[in-house]
Amino acid sequence: MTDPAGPRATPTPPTSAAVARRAGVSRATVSYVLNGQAAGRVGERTQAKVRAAAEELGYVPHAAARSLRAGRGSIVLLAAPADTAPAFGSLFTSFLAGFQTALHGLGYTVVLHGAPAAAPLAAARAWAELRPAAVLTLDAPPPDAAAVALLRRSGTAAVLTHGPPAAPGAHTLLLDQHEAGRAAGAHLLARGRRRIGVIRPAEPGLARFADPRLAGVRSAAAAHPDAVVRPLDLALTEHSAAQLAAAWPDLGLDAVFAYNDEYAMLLMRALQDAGHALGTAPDGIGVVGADDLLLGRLLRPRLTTVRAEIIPPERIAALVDRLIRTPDTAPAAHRLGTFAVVARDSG
Amino acid sequence: MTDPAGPRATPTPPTSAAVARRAGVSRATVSYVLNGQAAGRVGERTQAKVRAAAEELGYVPHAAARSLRAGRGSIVLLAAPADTAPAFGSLFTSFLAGFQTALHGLGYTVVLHGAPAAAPLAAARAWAELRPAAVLTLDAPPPDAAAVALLRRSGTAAVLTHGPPAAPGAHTLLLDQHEAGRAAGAHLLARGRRRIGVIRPAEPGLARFADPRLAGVRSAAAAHPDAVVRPLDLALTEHSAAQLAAAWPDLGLDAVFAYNDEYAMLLMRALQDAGHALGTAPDGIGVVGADDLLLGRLLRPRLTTVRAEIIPPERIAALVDRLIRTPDTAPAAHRLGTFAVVARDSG
DNA sequence: AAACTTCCCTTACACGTGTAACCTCCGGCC
DNA sequence: GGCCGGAGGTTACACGTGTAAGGGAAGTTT
Repeated sequence: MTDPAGPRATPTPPTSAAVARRAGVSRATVSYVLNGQAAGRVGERTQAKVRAAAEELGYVPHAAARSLRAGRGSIVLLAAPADTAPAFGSLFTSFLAGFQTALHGLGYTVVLHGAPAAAPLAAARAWAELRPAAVLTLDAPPPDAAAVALLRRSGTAAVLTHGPPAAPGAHTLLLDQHEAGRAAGAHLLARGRRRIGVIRPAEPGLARFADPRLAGVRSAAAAHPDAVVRPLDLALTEHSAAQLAAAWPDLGLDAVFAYNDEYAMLLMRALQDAGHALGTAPDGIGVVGADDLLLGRLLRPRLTTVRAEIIPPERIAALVDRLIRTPDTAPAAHRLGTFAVVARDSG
Repeated sequence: MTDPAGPRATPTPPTSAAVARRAGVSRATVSYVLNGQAAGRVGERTQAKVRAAAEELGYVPHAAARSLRAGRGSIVLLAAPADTAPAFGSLFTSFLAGFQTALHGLGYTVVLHGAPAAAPLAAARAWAELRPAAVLTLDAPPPDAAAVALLRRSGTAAVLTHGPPAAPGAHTLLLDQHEAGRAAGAHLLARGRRRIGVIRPAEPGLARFADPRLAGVRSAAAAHPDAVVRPLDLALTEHSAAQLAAAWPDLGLDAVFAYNDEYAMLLMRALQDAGHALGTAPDGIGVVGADDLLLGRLLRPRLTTVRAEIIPPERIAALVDRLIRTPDTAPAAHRLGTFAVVARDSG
């Protein structure tokens, strides 16, 4: 095939064969040169010719063909269904950005796969098509044993789930929500509060975080025989908050752990509007949030909050990389971080 | 290390050849059956045997091999550098989730590629390796003409950038920030404000949104000869806000467009702490935010805000799909949405 | 009975890449 | 002169898949 004189766009992307033709060498030589394996095999002049030809043609290797040949894929699949991402909130966004960048630095490609929650096995099959080196799922429900087995059999080196260990064969990334509740509860109890409400968000998908937090508050309260812990339902709307505030006097509570700072802010506003005092004021209701958002510092009283000290995304990326390189590592739980109370004025 | 009870990685994942052997047929037959092309070619009994064998082996097709053979890839690459995602905030997260789900429904795979901002051409090369059907970049600076040409030549059917049209050959997704500023400015002017400050966030990456918004306020002010528009620098910290509030009396302003609701809340708190009145109070400073977050409704005075009415992610996904199917569509700008003022009490 | 059709399945090639193994000069050494 | 060895390449195969083309046997038409 001789090309006409005009510099028209090539209909098919340039391949390494095209580069080879143009440089007047074999395709193998092109491969060696462009992958840095040319030392002692290919002369300087030839290398220069190859590089020039590749540059002129705008050659870019074909990742699929490459990883097909190599046998090992280099993609890390992050499975987070559409309704999970908002639940994680801004923490998720910043984590995602850092994690993605770190993995990219290690040579991996991050693929988002927010399938609408399907049967675990069907989801696993869809993931396995990409032959990912690792699958990291923030999904609920987590993949079951059959799903993990399918992934492992199809070559996935590491399967990581989030939350309490679920499927055998899968590693676990653990951010112990129980501890968040325990820390908040202990803090309120230490300040003399004894009748504690715990917000359970109405939003779907948050229950698996909220329930262990509630249990954590209960376990903190176990040390105080006169302590009472009571779950409270709340949706992230003004209406829902107003309802809860209106019912407040009947609840007989003196403090509340508000799940996170946004719910806390919503609730504080509603309680204030209903005429209740907050924080250290006389008869003030104690409020503890979570996540340590900037807005919490702007509220009055300033919001006491439980902050997650998450290990940096680079370290999680390094962990994933390690698990990929040693595929037979026995499954274990890895702590993602710890919780600490940031004491301010609201509780 | 004890051997885990869970399944171990099989040395070689099952291929269609393995299925063929097990079913006692040729590999081609397997392919036809599993891809639904078996009507009239393969007998019912044979089909059943093939499906059973595939099921027993846990066979999953190899996406890379498939798309290599098919020639056309099915991935949509979303290029958003790490420092961009937080700038978009929660809007980005929810958009991302919806967009990803919609594209998945159309048969595409979304790959996140948050490369650290490199030279446009180098970034384009990295993207091209994946042979994406489409590249959608939220990056700054956007890919230049050479980068777009490289992508097109390597088979990318559609390149979409975000912001004002930049590179020839690329389609444009436009959310006219100028209009946001114009809407906010017009609103404040209609309420009698004449000396308007406009927050310019100190956070990197936001300038390309903030600058057109400032220009938009200016263009709204052009209709009022006595109007003054003044840019104000502000970082998202309490300290920065306190500084600005302290300097406020010297600025001689009666209103401020605060870039978004978070900056607005920060600034309102600082101004209140410095003893300034807000909103409709006597000598109250007018404040307009943007994004219409829940928190704005909880502030006192309630925050007036500029809301982006973004078209649903499904429609953007459909657009991308259409552009992929008709690769020679002339580049055009597509509006992502419009802005409207939600008038409350702060301005 | 020969030719044609239909059904069902197989053989053979292509996609783009990496790399082990081989091949060819060419100069040096016994 | 024959053997060795290294520098500088090339040939050949493998990865897993989709599909066009072929092919044989049984039934149907001429």
